[in-house]
Amino acid sequence: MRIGDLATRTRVSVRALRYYEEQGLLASTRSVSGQRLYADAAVSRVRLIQQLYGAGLSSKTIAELLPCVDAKVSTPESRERLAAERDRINAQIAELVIARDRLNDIIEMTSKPNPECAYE
Amino acid sequence: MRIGDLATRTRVSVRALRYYEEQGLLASTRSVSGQRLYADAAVSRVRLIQQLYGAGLSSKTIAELLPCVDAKVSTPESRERLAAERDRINAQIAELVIARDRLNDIIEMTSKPNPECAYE
DNA sequence: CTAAAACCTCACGTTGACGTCAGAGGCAAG
DNA sequence: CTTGCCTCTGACGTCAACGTGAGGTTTTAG
Repeated sequence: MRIGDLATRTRVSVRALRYYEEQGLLASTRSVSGQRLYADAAVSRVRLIQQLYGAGLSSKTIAELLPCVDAKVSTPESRERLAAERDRINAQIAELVIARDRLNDIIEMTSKPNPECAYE
Repeated sequence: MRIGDLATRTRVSVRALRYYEEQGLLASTRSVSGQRLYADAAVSRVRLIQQLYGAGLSSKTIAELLPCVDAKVSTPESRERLAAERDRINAQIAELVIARDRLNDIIEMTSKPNPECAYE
């Protein structure tokens, strides 16, 4: 599969895919003429990358993490790293829940008639 | 209270506080010599701003939202805006939960001995 | 065979929330 | 009164994950 196909199938831009390769997140073989070629597994790889980006991990962190996924092995350091990221995500979830509730409070507060202004 | 005090009490940098003012999120009165002066209420205001930033809202969005909080009134448009942000946050939470679980899977997968390598 | 579409490698542009530095004035302590 | 910290207004720097355009090659459809 060529880069355009992978882009279509993952809904990720061609530029982003090249960027992932540049960051060492996504490997490709090359055709004789130098065009990138991908195996089917690249699709799920890209999805994983996107998920991790979505969770706030940086390219550098993902680059450290992916070899563990591939080898299905983690060193004590990488395990610690992974756990730290998980904790960070948990903290971020908690923060988002608070913000959401806060936002809901604001919605309710500004939607309902103000008792101070009630004429009865 | 002067800007340094507010910075200390909120753990937000002086630069950030000036930035908030520039974005129309945080008002201040000025001393004769032009120094910014804040009321105690500024502390919780800054906390709210931080929470909303943390939830992924932009300066522009927060600037639209804060007047509603202050006036305790929302227009249909702003209510829609608020609800949209809340939904976005909910979606983001869901995404984070998935990523966290994925990360946990990876941790487990790479931590436990690989059955394929088991010698018994 | 040819034109369009897809691909390649640079390499500069974008965006948001600040960081940082320069140069100048302001304020409580000794 | 001066030393030293605080504050002021510009205004340029930063960082990450791409977007975008130039200029050139390759593949594909007709």
